Amino acid sequence: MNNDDPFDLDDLTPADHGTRAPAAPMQTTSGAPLANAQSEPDYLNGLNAPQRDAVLATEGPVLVLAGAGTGKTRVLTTRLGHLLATGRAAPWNILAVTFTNKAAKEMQERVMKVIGRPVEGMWIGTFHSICVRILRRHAELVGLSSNFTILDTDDQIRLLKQLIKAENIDEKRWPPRQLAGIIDRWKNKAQAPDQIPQGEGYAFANGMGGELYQQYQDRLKILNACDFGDLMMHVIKLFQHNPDILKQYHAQFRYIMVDEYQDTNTAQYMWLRLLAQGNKNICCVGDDDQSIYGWRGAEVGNILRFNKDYEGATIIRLEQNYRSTGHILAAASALISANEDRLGKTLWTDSGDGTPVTVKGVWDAPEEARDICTEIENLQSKSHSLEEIAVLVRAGFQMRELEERLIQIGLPYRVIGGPRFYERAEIRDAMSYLKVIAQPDNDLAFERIINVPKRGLGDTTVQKIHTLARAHGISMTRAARQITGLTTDDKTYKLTPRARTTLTRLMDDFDRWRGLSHSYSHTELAEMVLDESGYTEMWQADKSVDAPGRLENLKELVSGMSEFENLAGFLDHVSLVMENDSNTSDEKVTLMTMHGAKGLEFDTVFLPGWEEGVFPSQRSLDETGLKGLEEERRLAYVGLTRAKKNAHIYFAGSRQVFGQWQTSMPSRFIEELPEDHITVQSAQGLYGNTRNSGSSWGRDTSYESDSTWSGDKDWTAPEQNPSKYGPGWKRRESYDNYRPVRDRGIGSSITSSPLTPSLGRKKKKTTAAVSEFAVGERVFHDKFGYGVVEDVEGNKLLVAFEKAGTKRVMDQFITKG
DNA sequence: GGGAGATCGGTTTTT
DNA sequence: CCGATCTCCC
Repeated sequence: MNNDDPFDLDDLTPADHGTRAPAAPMQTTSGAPLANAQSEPDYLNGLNAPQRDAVLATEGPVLVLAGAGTGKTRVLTTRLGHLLATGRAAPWNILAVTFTNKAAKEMQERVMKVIGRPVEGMWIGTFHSICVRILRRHAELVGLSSNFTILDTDDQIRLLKQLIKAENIDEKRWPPRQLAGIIDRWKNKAQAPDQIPQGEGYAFANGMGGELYQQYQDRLKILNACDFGDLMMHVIKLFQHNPDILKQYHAQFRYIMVDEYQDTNTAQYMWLRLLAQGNKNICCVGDDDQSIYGWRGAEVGNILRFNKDYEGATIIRLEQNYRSTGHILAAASALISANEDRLGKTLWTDSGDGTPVTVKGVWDAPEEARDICTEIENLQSKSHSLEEIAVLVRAGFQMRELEERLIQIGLPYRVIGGPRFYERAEIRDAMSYLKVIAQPDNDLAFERIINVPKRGLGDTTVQKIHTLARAHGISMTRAARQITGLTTDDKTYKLTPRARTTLTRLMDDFDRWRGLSHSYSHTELAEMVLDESGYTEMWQADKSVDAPGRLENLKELVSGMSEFENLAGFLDHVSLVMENDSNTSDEKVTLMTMHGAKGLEFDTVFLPGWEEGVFPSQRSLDETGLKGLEEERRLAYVGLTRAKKNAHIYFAGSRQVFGQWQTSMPSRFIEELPEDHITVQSAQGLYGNTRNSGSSWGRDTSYESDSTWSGDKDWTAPEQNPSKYGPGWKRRESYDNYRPVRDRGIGSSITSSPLTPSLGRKKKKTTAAVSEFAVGERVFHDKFGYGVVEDVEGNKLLVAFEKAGTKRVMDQFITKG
């Protein structure tokens, strides 16, 4: 921690603030003897001693250090159930905070299971959703009105862009995106514009950073809007300035529980401190070894410091792991022990050693992908469920190679991550229409759709409306209404007759829709609006490949709305819940980042790309040095501990980065794995095999120097792996009807065609007889016109179009020409 | 206002 | 090398 005391909670922070006394000894409660088994409630059955302690330690501050796979969620939910079942708390006396909506939902559901009946009234939610709930009640006290809107990142950036432009600052040199990042960082630390340090971000646009931040906040106030950071900050401010209100919440929230405490940022920490001052019944659950979000403001320090912040805290360690086998656990434990900044836990299991972690060196990324896929096919042939297999990468760019191979051999897979439902352009457009109806002064929403679909209201018109709005201090919708009625000849405001008619009609439409919103349900209204505004039509007319998918998404949006009582409720939900429940449950391999995998588990996990620069990521090292390295190592730990039975680590000798071949060294994390728990399989002639005669592989520190790795002479050509096109190939025919789906949640209707495999290696211009298209064949594409097939790769074709040039296209959009 | 070439940048992600 | 975004020109 660089900041010794960033948490000036002013006079509301009583005794515990400034307690810099030596840390209270970390006490690990031992399994306290309990009342006889008969009188014991069912929900305690099957808990191990520390788990039980954590459930029963209801009073005072408690930190539950829950290692990976130690039953954290079970403890959390059982504890909640226990509080309710024993009458210690009514549902509304409980505040349970999570980071994601998914976690909140799961918690809610599992508490019901614990106590066997539905529970209503608990305050279970994300930090942000709980803030919204509180803020809606007291909005006036922080200068908002209770129907404030919540901006997402896009809105935020558009607003900042306007401000930067208005200041005549070069957008190129000082991108709005960067400023958004800086402001977020300030907000993560709960620093208002008048509290920001002079250094770092302040320097944005030569010292304009602070000024722009202030302007941004001013604009938000006028817009009656908050960004995500504000939600936390406003509540903190509310509590700090209104002790009476804080007291009400103290009285209400008799028990506070926090999930993933290691991920809290400074603002969230302060927020919790304020709320926990009341009765000190705060129970934080987390794992310092799984803190992987430092880059977005999380402070591992919060969890490391818990017993200093909350005097007399009980610390309970959950160390019995129920997920992974012994070898995997030992490997992960050894790895993480290389970190300095940790409280320290020793995970153990009684489920046997299992199979050692494998570490495999391959020549390059394509081989890595081939090998992984071959292994997956082998597993599949032994009836290992694909649902229980995951490939976890450090960064998105590693996915392409894997995806290509998966498509090529027809293994069904799903990518987790990618653009989410509510972030898609069409959804945001549709939402903007609804927002303008429900929140007439929502300028950002209005600006987004004023000319979508194109209706001839371009920049000039918008600019005029803008100017009028500014001049009169009114919102843009109001200004738009006014401007159409102006009879002036003033060039600043005078619209072309055409624009005037169109704008009048648009404003009339909005008035009409607003009127109808009383007599129609919000779903009906949405349908009507999308239809009558010409928005649906716009996509129907669009010939591009993803237009049908977008229309599909719009339908999905409308049907999703029906779950909500009214439009306002729905809009709130969407601002906070940028998630989507994908319900495709076909057997698929999961492909995602290690970050995305936190909290999940799979029988078999593949971990490609363990190379210096990739993992640990060079950038992380450059930017945050040792701290960054330790976070990367925690990420490695997270990755490994996702595996229940098998973990396979890979590194490649060279890899294409931005189109350039680069040689790479195995990750230092590989060296840190204990020999006794790993099996090394390195290709003949590849590093390690030749150097260390296979014995002390991974112990040789010499490959920390470049020369060893890149300068190697006896690299023979990679052995042609006969199984490369093996099992998948044999199975080919039965897969002909299979459609691989790149599954990115609701409405990702980007479904590729029946598989058209290519024979032989990539780039080789041979085509299997089974392929629908052959190299050299003349084809037609709806958008690009006529062309000639140059290469076939699975269902992707490389086509040289006569007009459009050479492009990669999915064969489903191609017809024989 | 829209399409086409140039230009730039390129971890990780939730709310 | 690929894609997203921007600029320029019609």
